[in-house]
Amino acid sequence: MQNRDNYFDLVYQVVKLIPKGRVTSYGAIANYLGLKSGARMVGYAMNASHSQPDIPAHRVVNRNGVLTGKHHFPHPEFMQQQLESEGIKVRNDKILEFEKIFWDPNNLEI
DNA sequence: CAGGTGACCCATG
DNA sequence: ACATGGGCCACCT
Repeated sequence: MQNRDNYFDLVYQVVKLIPKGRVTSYGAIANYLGLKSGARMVGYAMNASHSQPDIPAHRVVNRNGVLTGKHHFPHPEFMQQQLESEGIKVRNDKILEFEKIFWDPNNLEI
């Protein structure tokens, strides 16, 4: 299942599994899926997520907890607004308590 | 066909 | 602690 067409869906499935009020990173998804392509392809897949509904892309941030992809949303503030709507605090385009609300797909203890 | 780009990450100076 | 460079690979021009 190394079809690129499939890995897009795989990323979508993982992103859909992100619990509300939690966030994850591109690298974590790449690691969970075993994508040697690295985290970059995960971000690339997210870029195509506009075609798929129910993709909480706002719950996916980089390893720094920074909203790197906020510019790709309908509005730059949309991503932060969605995060705050779920109880996630964002300050200066960075998620507060990032380690606390971080959700690792490979370590589902919740 | 070749070069450039990218919602990233890691190692090194 | 900050700055820089390299690596990774799919997609676009």
